[in-house]
Amino acid sequence: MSEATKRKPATLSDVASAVGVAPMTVSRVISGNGYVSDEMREKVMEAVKRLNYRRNGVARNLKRQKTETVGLVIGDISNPYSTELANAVRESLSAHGYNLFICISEHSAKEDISAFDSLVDHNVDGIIVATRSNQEGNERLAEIADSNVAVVVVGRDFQHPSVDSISTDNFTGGFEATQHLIDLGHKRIGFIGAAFENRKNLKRLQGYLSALTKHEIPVDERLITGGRESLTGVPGYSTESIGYESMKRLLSLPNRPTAIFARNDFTAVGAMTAVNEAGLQIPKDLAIVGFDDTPLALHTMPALTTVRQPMRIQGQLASEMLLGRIKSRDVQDPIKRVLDCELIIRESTVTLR
Amino acid sequence: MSEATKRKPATLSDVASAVGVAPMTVSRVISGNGYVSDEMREKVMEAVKRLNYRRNGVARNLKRQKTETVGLVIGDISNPYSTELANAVRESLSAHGYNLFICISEHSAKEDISAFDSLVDHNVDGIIVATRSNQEGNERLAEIADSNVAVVVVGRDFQHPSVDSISTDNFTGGFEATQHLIDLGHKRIGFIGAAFENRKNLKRLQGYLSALTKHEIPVDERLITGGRESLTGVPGYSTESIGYESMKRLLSLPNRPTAIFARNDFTAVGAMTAVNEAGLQIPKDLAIVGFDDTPLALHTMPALTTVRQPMRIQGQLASEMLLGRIKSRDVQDPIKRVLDCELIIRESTVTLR
DNA sequence: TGATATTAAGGTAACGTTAACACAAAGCGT
DNA sequence: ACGCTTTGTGTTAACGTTACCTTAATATCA
Repeated sequence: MSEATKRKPATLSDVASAVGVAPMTVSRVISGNGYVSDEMREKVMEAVKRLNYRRNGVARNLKRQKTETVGLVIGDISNPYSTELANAVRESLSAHGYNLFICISEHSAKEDISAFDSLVDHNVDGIIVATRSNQEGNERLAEIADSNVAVVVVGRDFQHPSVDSISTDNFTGGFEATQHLIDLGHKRIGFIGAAFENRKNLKRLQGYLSALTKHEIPVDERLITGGRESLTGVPGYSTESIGYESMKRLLSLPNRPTAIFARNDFTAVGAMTAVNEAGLQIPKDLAIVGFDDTPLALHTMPALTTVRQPMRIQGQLASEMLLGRIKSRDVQDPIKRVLDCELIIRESTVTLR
Repeated sequence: MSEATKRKPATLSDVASAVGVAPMTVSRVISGNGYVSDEMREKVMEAVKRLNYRRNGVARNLKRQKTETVGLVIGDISNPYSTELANAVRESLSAHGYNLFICISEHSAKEDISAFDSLVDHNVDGIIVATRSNQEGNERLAEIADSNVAVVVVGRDFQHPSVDSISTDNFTGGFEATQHLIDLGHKRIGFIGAAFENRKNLKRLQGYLSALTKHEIPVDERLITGGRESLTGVPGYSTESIGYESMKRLLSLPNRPTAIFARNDFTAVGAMTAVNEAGLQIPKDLAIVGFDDTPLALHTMPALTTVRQPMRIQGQLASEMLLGRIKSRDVQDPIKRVLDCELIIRESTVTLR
């Protein structure tokens, strides 16, 4: 009972011949450009409804040489940090009549490239890239930026004469988080979420190292621990489990740390679980600082001290910069904006009151 | 110092005339269809590289009348539940050579429709919809399904002769969660995350109500509380803050509940915070069940009893059903798959060991 | 050796839309 | 009544690609 094939959708010309006018007239009714008499508009609209006509966006985009669509490439989609960015970008773009397509690239340079390509294939007018930087991805991105596509990167290292960049000062964020722990008197401070070898790619870890060095606290590599992503050279997404496992490792050291700076809030939460299981008190026996200020951070026990990034603002700025580049085809020097992070002190580092 | 305008990207014809051959030959090299001599292939590839040529996907899609791209519309992107679905869909599609574009529609029917339209405008071959059901959105979706676009819905009510549907049994999930609390001897069981008036749209709440009724526990509407989304009729996304506020409200009742079924894990975490602040012990003084089994649930204190949905499987099934519809243009009767949820018992309801 | 595949190209015509131009009729100020 | 703008419609030619058809040279087989 199911042999019928779906009919092909009606085209502009179908509507035109149904009404008995030129396709151009229908086009004018649909797009709202140019003069059409009210009478004609009504006749056309009637036929449009009757034939269930929908404009073919692909043909339209081909002709107009623009799509009014922007792509956003994010990794680590589970992180509310990415979500908030995506939402801010979407709101900002939609206020300007632009659509947003999101591509996820969670694991590799290959996925980055495939996301870029699929967006370029659809002739997006611009791309916002917020994945972690990597060699091959950057090469492909440079080619794209060289062509007609506007590119803005968020929180990602990338140098190109026509690519704007916006990021938060993760280095200082990491520095201040660590500084905060040092100020509280801690000397043995662990870092959870990435291996020491990844420090070149991770500003937060660099900030941590720099703070220690500044206060002449020797860096102990055994206190720096993360997942097994060191293989790729790209520090991957860091989860609760990694935090949990890493913390257990650190707690088993002969001379365990008295404080932890975790690479993000998820890692921090995992670490807290391990600390609790070990029967230790936070912050009395062990202080913890996270990063990102996810909604969750307010609801851990105790509430998590963390570093907040202004994601909403980053999203807005990124969209505006991108639209600026899309609208003016002139080559302009790249803009680099670095926003400040903010240390939010809660009860996982100090006992309030 | 920035007056130059970006040059237009090279086209197939540009490459063709650079090499001195017909465009068709270049097309064959690029697409890999048809016969091309090795010598010619090399010459063309050289020119392709030299001119930085990239195939124009829009033109290609127009000609081929397909895009090998699928759209996924999700709300509630912050929920790992959505993330896992998105990842499963992406992996499954990419194994078949299809691209995925994700649209977020977090708030309203209007955003649903705008997401659908922007996908249809780009001639995606199919759409997977995983937002909450709503009247206007459904109407637009029906039009789309009537036309040439394959549609599959996930966890969403929608009836259409050519739309497959896949969901988990949220009703039974809610029922079993509540049953579990009843089995533990609880009589006053609260529901957090939606208002009583929203029960028509929320299977989890229906399951809760049904379990109470079955065990002849009277439904007390004061124990059912959520955000302020009742205005729209569509239960919105439920956050930690809503859980926190709602729990505080319930705790202030003269005859407070001894157990809570929370609409999702986030809400449950918020509720836990309020319980802790009130100086009550979980599960001794108050038991809590969540929903979704987010990674977080393992790391709350105590670990959260919750209901797991097989998101990965849903994503795979959805992709496969969609590809099936895309590949066979025949109209076939709709498939409805309902998967089981699984109650994961942890320490927020029972003291283990 | 002739008949038939196979390989290697080129030519033409769309896919469905809209920009640009052309043309005619109506409004309108002086 | 004259030019000048506004309004309403049609015609043409792309946008960049590929499906389909044609041509021709070479390879393969009975």
